[in-house]
Amino acid sequence: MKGNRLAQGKRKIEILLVARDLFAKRGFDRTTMADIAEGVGVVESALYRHYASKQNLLFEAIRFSYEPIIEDVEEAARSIVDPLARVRYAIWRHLRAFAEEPELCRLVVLEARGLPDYLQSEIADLHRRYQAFLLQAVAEGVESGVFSPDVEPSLVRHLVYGTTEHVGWAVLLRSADLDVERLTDDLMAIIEPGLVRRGDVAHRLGSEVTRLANLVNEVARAVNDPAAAGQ
Amino acid sequence: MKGNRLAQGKRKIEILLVARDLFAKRGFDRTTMADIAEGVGVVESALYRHYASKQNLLFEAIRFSYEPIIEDVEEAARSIVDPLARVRYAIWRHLRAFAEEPELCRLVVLEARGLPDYLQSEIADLHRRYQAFLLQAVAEGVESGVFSPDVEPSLVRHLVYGTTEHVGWAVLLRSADLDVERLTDDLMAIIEPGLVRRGDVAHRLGSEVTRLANLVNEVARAVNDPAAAGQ
Amino acid sequence: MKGNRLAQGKRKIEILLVARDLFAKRGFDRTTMADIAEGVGVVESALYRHYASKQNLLFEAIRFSYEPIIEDVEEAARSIVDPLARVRYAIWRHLRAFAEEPELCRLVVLEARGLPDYLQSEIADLHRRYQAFLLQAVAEGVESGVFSPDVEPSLVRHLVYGTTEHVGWAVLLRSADLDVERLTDDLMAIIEPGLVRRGDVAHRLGSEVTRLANLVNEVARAVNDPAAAGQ
Amino acid sequence: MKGNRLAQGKRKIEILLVARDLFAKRGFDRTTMADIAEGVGVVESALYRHYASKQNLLFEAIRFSYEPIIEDVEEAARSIVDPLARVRYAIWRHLRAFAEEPELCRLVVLEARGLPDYLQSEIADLHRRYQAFLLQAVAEGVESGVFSPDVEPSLVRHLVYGTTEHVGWAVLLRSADLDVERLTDDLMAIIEPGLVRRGDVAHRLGSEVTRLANLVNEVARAVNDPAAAGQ
DNA sequence: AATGAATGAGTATTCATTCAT
DNA sequence: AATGAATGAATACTCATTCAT
Repeated sequence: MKGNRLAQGKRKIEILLVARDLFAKRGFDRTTMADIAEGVGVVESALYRHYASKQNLLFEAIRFSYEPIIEDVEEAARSIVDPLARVRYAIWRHLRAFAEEPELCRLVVLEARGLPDYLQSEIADLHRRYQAFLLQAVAEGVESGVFSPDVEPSLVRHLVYGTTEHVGWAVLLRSADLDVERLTDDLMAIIEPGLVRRGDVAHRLGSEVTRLANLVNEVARAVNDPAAAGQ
Repeated sequence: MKGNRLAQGKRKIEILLVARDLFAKRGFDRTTMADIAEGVGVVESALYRHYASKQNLLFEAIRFSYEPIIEDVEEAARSIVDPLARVRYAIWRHLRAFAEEPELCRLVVLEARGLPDYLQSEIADLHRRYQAFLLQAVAEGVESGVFSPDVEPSLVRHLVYGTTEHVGWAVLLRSADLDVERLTDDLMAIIEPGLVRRGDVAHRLGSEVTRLANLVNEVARAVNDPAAAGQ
Repeated sequence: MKGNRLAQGKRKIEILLVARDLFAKRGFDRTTMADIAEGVGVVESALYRHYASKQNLLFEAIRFSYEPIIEDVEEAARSIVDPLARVRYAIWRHLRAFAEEPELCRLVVLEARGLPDYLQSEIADLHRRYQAFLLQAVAEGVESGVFSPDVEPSLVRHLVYGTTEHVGWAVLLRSADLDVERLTDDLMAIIEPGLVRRGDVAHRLGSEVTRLANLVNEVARAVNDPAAAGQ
Repeated sequence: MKGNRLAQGKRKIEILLVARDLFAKRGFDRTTMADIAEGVGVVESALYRHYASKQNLLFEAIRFSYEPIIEDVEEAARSIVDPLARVRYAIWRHLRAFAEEPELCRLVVLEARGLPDYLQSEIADLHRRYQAFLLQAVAEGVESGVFSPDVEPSLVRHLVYGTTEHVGWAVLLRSADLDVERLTDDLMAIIEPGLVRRGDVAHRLGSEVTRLANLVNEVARAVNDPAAAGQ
């Protein structure tokens, strides 16, 4: 009699946590139901009382960890308005996820995506919800004229998540630490100039310069030739 | 007598191609030696005459497709000198690889990296050789003053390969087509301003503004206080 | 549904018995897990619920049959004191084992000993425990002066077990019967004179002869030379 | 082109030697045709040009090494006449075989005997020829009155070969050295008194006693009846 | 006499899942 | 809610042997 009877729901979550850690550490295929059962302290068949199958367990384990993060992001979507700040948040949040929950990331990035019916799965839905924030941020940035009209939201999505995951993955493999703040700054420094409307940085400066130049010329003329001034 | 006896070396390559396609389509774990043998038209044990193990077959399959690409890239490294053109080439080449050999990419990106001893494997070596080109291009760009001194080569590497793989992967999953030229242009448009020395675009404008502003102040003072003017 | 669900522990022993018989009849290498499973009436994988591996099954099968015999012998060690009777018991017990459990003997003698790590295995330990009885019997016999001081316990061990196994083996191969009592007597008849102290048989006669010879000489002298007699 | 074409018959023997060593070292089942082929320096299929099957190769390998020894023994049978000396020779020769060719012994004792059709095989024939010498020696010893009439030749055979093999086996397992001369002496010391006619030890003493007793009687009579004395 | 490709029947072991208790 | 016995389909890998060249 290894595993005690647990209050309803508690055992279910316990299984989830163990499964998530093992899937993350060893991968889905290389984790057995026996491993999970042993980790929980029950026999294999007990798992099936709570989850219909190994796949189902994977889905639930991912959702369990993924949903809080998504809610995080969706809240941020409401409180941050500046498009550039939103992009920055997306990068920062994703890097932090890798830094804080590397297992979950490995799970989603490597395991879930390899599954045959990934695109139709709930996991893909969660993924879409999670990334929708950035897509919308870019779209709005373009619309409001802050971002260049040439910027394609989906490309920015690939850029942001592709880059952060590539970084995160490298860090995970080497089990090194991830300097979230610094990486966010560095990445923003590279892409910001390419995102914002040329006007917003150079153009605004440019037209201001023109205006000033004209003004200066005018003034200068007035000073030199008082008779002509004001006419 | 399913498979005819083949000339020396030919069967070996045939197995490689079948294995690569299956590994890519279904993943390493979900591909069995029986699948491969059936694909080739021989019995399982025949595979072992040519490859010592399933892992070995995976390694050889990857190398077989990867090495020509690497040689491609290494040749480009010699013929392209402009740092920006090199970055563009890295993006373009990687996207083309995804467009032309999606199986190989799935293999390397998803399967090989998940293997327990990936970092020590020859595949990781190939990977490093392949990416060395971009790392060096950025480093040289920074050194020669074309790129901003703040640009971190390894971050650019993550950016370029992370983004292109993220794009490629999405395209692969949807089995859609990949517009290599357009994506290359778009991505370059976003990152180029962030890579090249700030001075080249905004700094020049900035100093012009300062000059003008000083001029205006001077003029303004002269107008309001003619006595002080010229002093 | 080939095999009924059995009460706890019963199936485990059932497997043991089937495995032992098959290992004994066909040898370890020539017995497959499939054979054993079929003999039990379950599928192969069911065996692994009870035994970790084929080797483990062999070890347990041997121990299961061997241990009772060893306890038998160890009890005898306490109840028999005469060294010669102990040697006789060792022969008799070993021959009886061959007569009653030929499979076990084939197993231990032929299969287990051929295993690569035999000397370090528990089976070798059981073997040592089993033979310790005879080694000690001879050593004590020598010490107490009943056996000749030249008798080497380990040689007697080789002699007793080597001979009985050779006999047993021949009988096994021909599936003939083994006349335990007669063989014990015959073997004892050959080795007993060589074991016991020469004195116990010949010496006593020898000294009697000397005494008589001296007496005769004395008498003869007295007869021939009456004057010297009585001095 | 690994293996050169060898003069007829030479390759055949080369294979035999390699096979014998491998069978002996690793056992029949644990030696593969590939192992043997590699040892010889040819491919597996080349072995079949010389030997019909793996079993056949085992038989030939054993015979090849066994026959010279048998001829040795058969020559000894002609030159040694004393029964006791013959028994001693059998022990000594068998121990020497173990000391000099442990591989062959392992082969014959452990591998060949486990084969399903051992009794009908040529190897069993060789075995019988080899042991015939001792059987006959004992039979003749009994017949000529040197050995006790109770001595069973086949039991002596079991005793001699069983004991020597048991010794040899233990030595082989521990890869220790075998003191052939000493072991021969020690074993002979134990069994000789049991083999030779009791008379040769006790009977001689017995007849001496009888002679003395007669003498005493004679003397006694002479004393009592002086007139009859000396007649 | 030898090669190298190919076969087919194994071979122990794994594992998700089911089911009676 | 949990156990433990049992299943069956797989799974990578082995190996003696055959055959065309």
